[in-house]
Amino acid sequence: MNTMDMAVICKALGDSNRLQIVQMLSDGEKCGCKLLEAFDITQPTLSHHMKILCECGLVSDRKEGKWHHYSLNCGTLNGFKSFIEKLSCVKEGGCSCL
Amino acid sequence: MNTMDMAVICKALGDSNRLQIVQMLSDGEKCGCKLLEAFDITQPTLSHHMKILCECGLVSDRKEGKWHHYSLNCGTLNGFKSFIEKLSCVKEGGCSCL
DNA sequence: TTAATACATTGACAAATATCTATGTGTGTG
DNA sequence: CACACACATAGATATTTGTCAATGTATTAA
Repeated sequence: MNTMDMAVICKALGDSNRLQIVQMLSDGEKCGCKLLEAFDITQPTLSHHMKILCECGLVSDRKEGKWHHYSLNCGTLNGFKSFIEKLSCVKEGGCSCL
Repeated sequence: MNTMDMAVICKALGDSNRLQIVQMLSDGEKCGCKLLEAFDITQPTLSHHMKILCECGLVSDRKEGKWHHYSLNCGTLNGFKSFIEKLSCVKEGGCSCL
């Protein structure tokens, strides 16, 4: 996963509804209808958000009968965590501007 | 910092130019003109991106003469890291859909 | 088969965004 | 003072985005 992939993930998380969805999934797998109950948006809008979260690889979709069970994708999430963890604020490089 | 603040940070990182800027700052403080050299964008566009990064708290601006020295803000970065780190993909909650 | 539920797709639209050109504001230098 | 450099602001524009209403598809239940 390169920087571009990470930017796509960040963009996916850059909407408060989607970030809250991810937080809910962090607490365990949820189906779409349960997610829908938690937000003041219409079903097509939720579907749109889930598509974005799935397409960036952060969320997985397990279909079972009528229901779609959504959960966080460990591979992508761990890759993203690792990327963020590597960001550092301690180096004092000192830019030689001129 | 609440979920809304985190979404604003994610949105700021959701542009590949800005994410690359943050990666450069992770390597140490940089001035605007050095950053500008590294990207194929105009100076006003860089200024726009730096404003977004500063406004979400992720980047600090230290002015020194003509130059603006940009660096990652430890408080915000660590808060963000902590938030991302808490996301979990292991819980198998099992949604009781109906 | 008919109806209900869960979710996706389409099309529309207002708002936000990334980018540019042109111009303004400080700051240092000759 | 005049000029160059570093950066910000203003205005314009094409693109992207979040949202909705309407409709389609698949699955289960009656």
